[in-house]
Amino acid sequence: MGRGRAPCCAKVGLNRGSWTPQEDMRLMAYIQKHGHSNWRALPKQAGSLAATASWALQNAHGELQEAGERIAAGFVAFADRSPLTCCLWVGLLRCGKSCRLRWINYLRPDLKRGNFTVEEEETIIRLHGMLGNKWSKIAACLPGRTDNEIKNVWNTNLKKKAALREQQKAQNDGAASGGDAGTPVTPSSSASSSTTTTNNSSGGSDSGDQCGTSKDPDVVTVSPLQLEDIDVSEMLVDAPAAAQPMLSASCSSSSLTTCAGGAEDLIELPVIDIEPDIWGIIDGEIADASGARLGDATAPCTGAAVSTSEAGEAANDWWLENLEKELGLWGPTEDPPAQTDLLDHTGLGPLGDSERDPVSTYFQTGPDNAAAELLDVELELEPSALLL
DNA sequence: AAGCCTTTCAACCGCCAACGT
DNA sequence: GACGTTGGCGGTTGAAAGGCT
Repeated sequence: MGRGRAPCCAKVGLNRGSWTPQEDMRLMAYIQKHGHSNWRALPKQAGSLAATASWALQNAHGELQEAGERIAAGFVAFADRSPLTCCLWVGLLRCGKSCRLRWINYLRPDLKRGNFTVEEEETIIRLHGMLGNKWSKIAACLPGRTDNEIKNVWNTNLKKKAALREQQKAQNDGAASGGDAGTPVTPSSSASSSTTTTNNSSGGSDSGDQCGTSKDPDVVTVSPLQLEDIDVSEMLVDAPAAAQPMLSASCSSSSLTTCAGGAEDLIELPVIDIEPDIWGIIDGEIADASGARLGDATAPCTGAAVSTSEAGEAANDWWLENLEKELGLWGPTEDPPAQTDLLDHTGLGPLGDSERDPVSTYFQTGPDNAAAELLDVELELEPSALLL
């Protein structure tokens, strides 16, 4: 079976590394508007977005033009190479894989934030004993937690905790059986014995072995210590129905696209009203850097420049409007009072710095609260808006 | 205060299987 | 059936944060 590999982002000149709040905002806005059901469909919108890049090339100067050139180059790559896995959204030069990961691991509104509870940790330890490094399956049992998060917490905390537990178990067993259960277990020496006897629970070097054993879903060595009331065989069946008992609360990252009946899977998102100013803010670096030059540029809609600052604002507005149209987000902002209310609702006041930007607000408030507070304004989802 | 070490975790890499043509 | 594309997954990495000396 062919397994073509998606080209590396770097090969197409896409962004890598940490996501900026601006990028988060764009991704959230996009998904809010269009959903995340089909990552592969996103590149198909390149044709529409290309218009903006074209405009940027023709009308912008300086850094803005550079951004346009980068975007345009991306579209050229698209045109020449067939649909890749790239999501070349305006100003969001990330590959689809990166977007998906960011969304699943960080931006999803149903994610829990904060430390793991004791119950969650116990669940992870128990499930890891049964399933090994099947992080996505473990995550399916912990609503609001991602496989990546669980993997991290296991490697940093729980692995040690589980190892310690194994030691204690071994000690207890040794004492109960008259002390002949292997070598006398001391806290310092038990680590090796525990890792060798329980290949699927918590050994420091278990990841490789785990991976090897878990390759075969039919072979699951369950540690007696952790054999409890969960039916592992059900969890090892990929059929969503089998996992339903464990997944009743919500979809995990791994099941995000397969659960809840499919139906395009437009999960409930906090409706965040994207006002033009926000785009201005998130484009701050570009606007700041090129605003003056934009004033000199004759943006199509602005006509004659009045003053440098005013013309710069007008040109920037035009640019932002164009951007939003391309993203399907644009609509005449006829209700600024509602948006003001929105901000007042959250007690944030005017947006202006990173602590008050929508992304920060989103997480400070918490997904659920944010959803409740931000749901005042309905944003229509119009698939037809994809093609402008 | 400065430098070093450790911990944490977001992001990337590469493989695999499912899917589409 | 062959092949390319895509999404998902687990392992790994490296930057940032925090702690220690």
